[in-house]
Amino acid sequence: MLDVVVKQGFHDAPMSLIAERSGASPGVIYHHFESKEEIIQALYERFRALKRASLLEGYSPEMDAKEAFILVWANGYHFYRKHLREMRFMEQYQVAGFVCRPDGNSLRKEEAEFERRFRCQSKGGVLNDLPPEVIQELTFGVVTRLAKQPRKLSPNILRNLAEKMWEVVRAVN
Amino acid sequence: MLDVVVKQGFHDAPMSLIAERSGASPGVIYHHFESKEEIIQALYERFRALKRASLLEGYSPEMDAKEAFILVWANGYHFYRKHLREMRFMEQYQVAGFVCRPDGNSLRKEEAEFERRFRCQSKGGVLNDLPPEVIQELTFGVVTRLAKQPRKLSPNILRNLAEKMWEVVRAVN
Amino acid sequence: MLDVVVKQGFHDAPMSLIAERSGASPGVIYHHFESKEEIIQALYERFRALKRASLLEGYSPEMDAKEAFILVWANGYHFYRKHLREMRFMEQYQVAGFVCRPDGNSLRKEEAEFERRFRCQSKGGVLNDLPPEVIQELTFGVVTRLAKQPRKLSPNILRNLAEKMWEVVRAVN
Amino acid sequence: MLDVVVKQGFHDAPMSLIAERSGASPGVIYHHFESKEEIIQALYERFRALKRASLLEGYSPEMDAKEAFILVWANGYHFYRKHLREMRFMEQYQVAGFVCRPDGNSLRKEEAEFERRFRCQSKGGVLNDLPPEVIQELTFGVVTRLAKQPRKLSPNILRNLAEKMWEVVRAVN
DNA sequence: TATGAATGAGCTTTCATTCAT
DNA sequence: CATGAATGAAAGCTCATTCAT
Repeated sequence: MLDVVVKQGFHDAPMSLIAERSGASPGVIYHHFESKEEIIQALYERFRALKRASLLEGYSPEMDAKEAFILVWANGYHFYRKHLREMRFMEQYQVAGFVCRPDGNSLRKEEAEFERRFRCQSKGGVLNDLPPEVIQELTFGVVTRLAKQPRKLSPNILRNLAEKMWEVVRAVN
Repeated sequence: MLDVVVKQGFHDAPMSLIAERSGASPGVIYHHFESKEEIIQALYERFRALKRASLLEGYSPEMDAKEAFILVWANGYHFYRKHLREMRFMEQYQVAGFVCRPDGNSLRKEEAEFERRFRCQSKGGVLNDLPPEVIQELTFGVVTRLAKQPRKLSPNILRNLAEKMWEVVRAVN
Repeated sequence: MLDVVVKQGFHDAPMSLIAERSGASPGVIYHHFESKEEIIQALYERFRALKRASLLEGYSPEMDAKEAFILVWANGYHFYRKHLREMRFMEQYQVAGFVCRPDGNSLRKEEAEFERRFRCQSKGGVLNDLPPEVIQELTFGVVTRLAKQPRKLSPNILRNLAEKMWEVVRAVN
Repeated sequence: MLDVVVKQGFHDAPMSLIAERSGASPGVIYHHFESKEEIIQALYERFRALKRASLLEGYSPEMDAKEAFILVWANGYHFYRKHLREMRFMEQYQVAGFVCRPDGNSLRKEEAEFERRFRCQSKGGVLNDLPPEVIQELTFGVVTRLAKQPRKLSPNILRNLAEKMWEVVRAVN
């Protein structure tokens, strides 16, 4: 039922169409969700969870910080390219002024460790002291936007960019 | 009539409300525009023109490339922060899958010169050979997103970032 | 299952709620009743039977006509006040234009006797010759409406009223 | 637009039907009323006003109390019989648990005078000290119910009944 | 028999657009 | 040109009823 909403356009996704494509009747849908908005919320949260699970694939705390950064960068890029439709949906969700309620699920151990490590220097992390939202933009923000472009970037360019951005955000010794 | 659509949410912006806030009657609006979509298009194009006019403010071909880059970067940042509502609108426009028809208006001389100068090296410009959409993302893309953040960045940080991104995109001799 | 429909509002009494409150599943309900309307009918008839049984409590053919009238009047008042929810339901039933099918159950002996006695004079009864529906209104109708009022009437007033109404409907020798 | 809702059954009066019968489109109706409930409210209030205006027709303070009572009684009877459909509607309205908001319109002089006169004795009126809701029931209540009966009552019977009920509610010198 | 998810026609309401004035 | 009431297709949602388990 997730992919269903994704296939359509969110606005201009009448419930009747959603129902039809999902092979369900309008009635059942309201048996499972309170309202159209709830479907959207559920969809959003499900995808957010999937994303979180994917970004750290292959990461281990033993890795060198730079290599870890590049790995997650590449993970992000490939994840987004594999889920373009879902991304489109996420964007609409955020842009349309939905209140993204905070991610309730507690972080898994590994994630928590990663978070702690990739903080700014003054909080004991490996990044420099740019405001966190700027860091966020320069890393995930950039990767996200690049992934949306029609042309797929070669591994070379991708790694190259990752290294450059690493230089921008890493702590200066 | 521009600001009108901007104030609302685009979807969830019924024509009746648009009419009311613009002080016009639904009738007149349809004298000037064929449809709701046309209003949106007009709005979009008007803002795009405004943006283009603003970005190059203070630029002259005599400037050093790096300083020119930093100037335009800062111009962008401040322009976007001054027009947050309009930005919100632009985002919705793009995200909602509108076909942004190419900017018909011919470039002014100054703009054309700028375009020519800030190309990749292999086409005679001052930038390196990353794919153009990547360059675009690393410059205007990043600035746009930073401008959206609630916290205003200090001139220091802004210049600092500009310099770093300049290193990322400039031609390596 | 009776009280269930009564508790709700009849309209705005979705079957799903009825099922839930009655502790049954929608499925079983349709094992016992053909349709929602049938439940309502059943409910109506059950209450009508209960009412008939209650009105004549304490009555015996030996009683003086006036005393009998007063007894039944008081019986009615107290019965209705004890079953306000059900009354609300009955009202809705009648007002909503349901066809109250005639009471199939044959009258018990006692009831038949009462009916025969409390007829208009010209048919051998103790009442005057006002049209029967008028008599009905002036007796049960009035009592019913009085019982619906929030304030409970004192036995004194009640008896007083009964006596007055008796004067209105009794045969004038 | 009033009669329209009246013609249907209130529940089981889909807006689509209301619209069709009123010769309007569903759209316009919502141009004039906020919701279906508001239509019902408006209808209710309009009819209530009409009723109030009719009951006192022909009444003047100079009349003898008894004759006034009989006049109003007959007025009520005839008014109700002329507006059976509307009555059906009013009944449904009250029975369905709508909150009848108090009649905002200030009373006309004549009405106020009537109200003052037809009070219980202890408040300076011409009626006895039965609880007001009981009086109400014995007068308007009874008349209303009688008017609903299929058979029309002759002026004779009507006047006769009025006189009898007058005896029931009038102050005992 | 009992369950409760599934059905789908139909409800109230919205809103882009039109058109008589 | 301007108005704003009118239109009506379509949206989101409900609920009496069915049916696989």
